[in-house]
Amino acid sequence: MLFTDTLKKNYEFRRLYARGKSAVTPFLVVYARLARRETRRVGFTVSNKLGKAVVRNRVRRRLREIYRLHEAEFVPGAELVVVARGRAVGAQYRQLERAMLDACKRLGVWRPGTP
RNA sequence: CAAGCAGGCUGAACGACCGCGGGCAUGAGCCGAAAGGCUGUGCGUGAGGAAAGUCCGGGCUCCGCAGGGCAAGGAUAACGGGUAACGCCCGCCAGGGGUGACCCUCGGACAAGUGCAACAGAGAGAUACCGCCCCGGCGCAGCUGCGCCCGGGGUAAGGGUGGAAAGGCGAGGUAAGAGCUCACCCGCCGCGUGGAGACACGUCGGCGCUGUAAACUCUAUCCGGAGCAACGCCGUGGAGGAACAGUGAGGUCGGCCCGACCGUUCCGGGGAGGCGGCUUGAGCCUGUCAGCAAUGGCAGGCCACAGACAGAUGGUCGUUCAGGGAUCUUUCAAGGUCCCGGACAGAACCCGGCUUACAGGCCCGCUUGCGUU
RNA sequence: ACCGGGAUUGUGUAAAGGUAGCACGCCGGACUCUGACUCCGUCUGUGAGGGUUCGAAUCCUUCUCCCGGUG
Repeated sequence: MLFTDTLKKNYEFRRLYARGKSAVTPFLVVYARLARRETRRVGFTVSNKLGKAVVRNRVRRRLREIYRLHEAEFVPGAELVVVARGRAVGAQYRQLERAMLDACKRLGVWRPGTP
């Protein structure tokens, strides 16, 4: 993913939970903040309460694919953490996409149509 | 043809666009003194039969340990073989089930000792409640019989209880009975024959012993502990130690002055982090030999058979192939159209098993029944 | 990765292999003009499958779910 790093360390996640703003939908929660840097950073969390390994992997792959297809429309310097909720397991791809973009728009990190 | 039994294999295919991890190459670009790194490009590659549960057994690494024995704790349990090893696998024995193919069984010892066996029942490792029989006493009738809220003794045949009542059944025997005796049968011990063995068969002899060890226990065999977050290497800062230097120089902040702050180098342990461990192995394929088989020997070939570390196979679709439903044509078979729609499930150090989950499809062998020749 | 604990009626909990109780609650009845309190009575259960045993909540085994610990 061009101009994007993944969040890896646990303290990076905890910093967003503590300092970032959040937006909630029935399918997922997005935490976000803006950093003074050119690259965007993103992390995905799928708890083991959501299901078995196959189910969790599928949810995470779809969330990552949604981000990848809309990557250029995100604000540079954004840091995101996307946390899947229980309803995301049986959701359609289009439902997840709409939920994630809507949450990011409310947080001001997504500007549609301005790559 | 129908019903069934057992074993093995497989785990939808092809394509379009956009993406991901690892490897190799690179006379491409950028960074770097270099080693190399990042990006790009090209080639090839990338989940399973259970990858799962983590229930056993190993490899590997570190810790402990002279060698041996005993105790504690844990595990296993007919017999023979296979294996690196196993609690696994194969064969076989015994018992049980099925017409049969075949299937099931935590299958040592209660005849070493201890414990437990509720309720019911007279009595649960022995017992005398009813009953039966004998003797005595009393009463009635009369030379023997009948009766008793009577006493003493014998008995385990009959009654009923129980999961289980002390071998079974028949005959003899007896006052009534009893393996008390005998024939047949059953079980255990011993002996003989066969077998590698568990065992099987025979019976001359002895004995008749309840069940329970997934109760304590006994017998035989095995087991040091921990786990790749093991372990090894590198290791900014901070803290510690040593050596050296000492009021001027140097460094940081700052456009500059003023001003403010700061000793330098080395050492060992090592938190964060990084790298290795990491994928070639009790390996896979083919043939052949030994064996009923599990499996093993030999010969040839192969490296295609993942190596991530917030963790790579996805997203959006199309066509076909299975499958299901509705409807139409039709006597049925079969065909057309539309819709739905793809089992269980995702490697995390690696192997051998076990257990559990699973839509379907295919192959081989066998049994029983029916029909035809 | 390694390792514990647990599951009993709607809830909380007992039960040495031998009839599964107790408290609260629910429901019904009594008391009351009605309700509350009180009293009486009833219903409801061993997480699932298999095994050992004459007999299993208890013993053995395979699963399911929940809670927790260490690094």
